[in-house]
Amino acid sequence: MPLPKTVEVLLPVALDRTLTYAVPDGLELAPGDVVVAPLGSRAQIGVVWDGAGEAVDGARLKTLEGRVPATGLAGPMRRFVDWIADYTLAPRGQVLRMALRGLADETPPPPKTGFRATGAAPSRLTPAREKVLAAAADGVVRPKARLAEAAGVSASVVDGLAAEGALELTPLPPPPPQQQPDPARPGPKLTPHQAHAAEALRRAVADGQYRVVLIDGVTGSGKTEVYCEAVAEALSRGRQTLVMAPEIALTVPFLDRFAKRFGVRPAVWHASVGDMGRTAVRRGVADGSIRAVVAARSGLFLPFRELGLIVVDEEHDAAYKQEDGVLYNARDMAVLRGRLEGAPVVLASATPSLESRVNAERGRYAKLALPARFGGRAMPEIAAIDMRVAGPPRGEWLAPRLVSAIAQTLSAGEQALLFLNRRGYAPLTLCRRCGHRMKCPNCSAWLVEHRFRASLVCHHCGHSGPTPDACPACGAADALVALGPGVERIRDEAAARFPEARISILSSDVMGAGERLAAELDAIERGAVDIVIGTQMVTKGHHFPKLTLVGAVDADFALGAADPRAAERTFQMLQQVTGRAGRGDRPGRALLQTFDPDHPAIRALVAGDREGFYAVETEARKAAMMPPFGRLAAVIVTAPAREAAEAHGRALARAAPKVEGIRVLGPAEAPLAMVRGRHRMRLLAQAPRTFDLPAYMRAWLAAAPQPRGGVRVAVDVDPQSFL
DNA sequence: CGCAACGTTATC
DNA sequence: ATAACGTTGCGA
Repeated sequence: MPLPKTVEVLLPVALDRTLTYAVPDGLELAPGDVVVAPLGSRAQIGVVWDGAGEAVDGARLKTLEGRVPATGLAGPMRRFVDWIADYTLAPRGQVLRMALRGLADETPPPPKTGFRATGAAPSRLTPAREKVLAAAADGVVRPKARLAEAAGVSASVVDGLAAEGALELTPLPPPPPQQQPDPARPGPKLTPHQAHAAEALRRAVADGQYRVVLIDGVTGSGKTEVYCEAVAEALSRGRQTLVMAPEIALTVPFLDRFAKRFGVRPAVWHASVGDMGRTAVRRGVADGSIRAVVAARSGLFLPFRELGLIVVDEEHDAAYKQEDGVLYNARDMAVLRGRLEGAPVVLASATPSLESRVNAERGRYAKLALPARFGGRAMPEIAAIDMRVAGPPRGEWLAPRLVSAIAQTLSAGEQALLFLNRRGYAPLTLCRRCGHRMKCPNCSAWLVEHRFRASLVCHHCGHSGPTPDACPACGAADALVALGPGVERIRDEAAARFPEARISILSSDVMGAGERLAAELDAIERGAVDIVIGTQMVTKGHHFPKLTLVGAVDADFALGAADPRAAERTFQMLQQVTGRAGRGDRPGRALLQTFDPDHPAIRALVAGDREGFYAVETEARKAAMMPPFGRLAAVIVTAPAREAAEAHGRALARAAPKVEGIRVLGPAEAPLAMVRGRHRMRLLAQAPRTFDLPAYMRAWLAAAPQPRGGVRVAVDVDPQSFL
């Protein structure tokens, strides 16, 4: 008996290895094909992979159930999955799962048919039949339901006429092809600097080679217009384009800018696109009927058939980091995808990440700097308010100097923006009697009071419940006090100070996402709002023409976090938000409320010394062996008990202050790279790459009390060193 | 003693 | 991922 033919199959489950299956007689399979494989007691979809598997004994070998008619993973996509899994220490199957999202059977649907009048008269003519024939008299082919509806009768009347030959079934004309983006439409008039940059990008796209270009363009320099020229070049050469943006920036105005340039909106791919949309986009991208996609990070895994350009807008944005499941930075993986597909990659930002700047300096990336548009507004004048000496009275959050600046702004008929990256009313609720702190039952994070919704909300896991009247611990009534400010509280304070002012909150939870937000933004743009109070939302998009004052209520918001990129994030976010102040004719001003006015990030903002900040930060990064200079790994603790895990996280944060992104995961979330018991170090050594774990981290691993669930290790290494 | 709850292990 | 399997703890 001949040995059965076998293939290696990667399954979208938390498994790193491929499994070997027998191929049923008569089935031809190639790597990348989608198949149905028996797994345990169920059937599981999978992808034929390349490479050899470990030998299996014949008794265990199972036979595939068949092939799925769907676009699988071409060679570069399979290498992409392998590389990401290797790099992020995730099981390959878990990465594959991301690449199969939106996958559906692509068997072409049977052609649609409709009814047309034949001219033959039915044997009996009832009033209902007359109506149908009248409706069909124009000769248009209509589906049964549509024809019945047009005649105002039920579908069975149509059936009766068809049975007697008065109507016949004919194929419907194919739906008109969807309108494609048109690169030939005239673009906007570019300044000489923009035109020069656009030309460089067009050449890169025309070459059709992998390369990375960093566009460093301050707000208002027109970097979107510039990279749109690269998109136009790719489209006109018959290549597909992928533009990536942080989820929060994928707004209607963003899509409309694209539509204005190319005539139609691009296909979109992000978290709130439903299953149907997903399926349509994946299929369209694979068969080539979709030419341009605008996507959040997961759009990286779409099976483009002829990708010619990837743009990563706002490349510095921390939202590109996926922090659950497979831990990856979409900006870095976009560069990898471009390399594997042989496509140029454009990274664009007004405040480029330190990693990208260094990669440009080292010559790995080309760099295009866009100066501010001629005649555009100058950078705002920024000053710090030292809250230790010039802060507000107890129980208030706006310093006198900021209050008087707001008053001045309002009396000039201009707008003020108060930026505070904290949703809700107050981040902590405390019992004055017994000291009890309101904590989330699931994750032990503090519950944030949302007075607008009259509830306490956990910003970690989404848990929410009504705000209690009495302390749940000691029962004292009226003893609960709200500590610290959120945007709602700032609104109350501003309303008390400026009762005449029209105030608007821009925060994801107050607004939702759709109509209300659009209406509110419109009101702000028209000048129907005097004071805008906003979270991170206000850093992106939307031009507020009357805005001349920005106040950062808590400029230090990220500086205390155990995040090694805290200073950089603070600097970038404050630079973006303060950059919004100013009208066409003159610069605006910005006030930063801070308890740490000597912090390098704050000082650099006040001095307007961006390069100086990056120089200091670069040295700090080098000293800490951080990417792109070192090989720092991030460590994530898991333990069955949330409390225990939190405690381990805190212990680790103390022991290893440079560790990034400590997150506590449930045991189910940490399958493969979980390091257990006494095998910790051995498993570390088995990891796909050798880690230079910093000494403090090794010490922590050796000395820490044993987390019950184990320790999961993720990388934070500049991937460029492996490309 | 039986079985539910929970953690562990294997999946070709 | 998820089903099957083993252990443990508690009520009958």
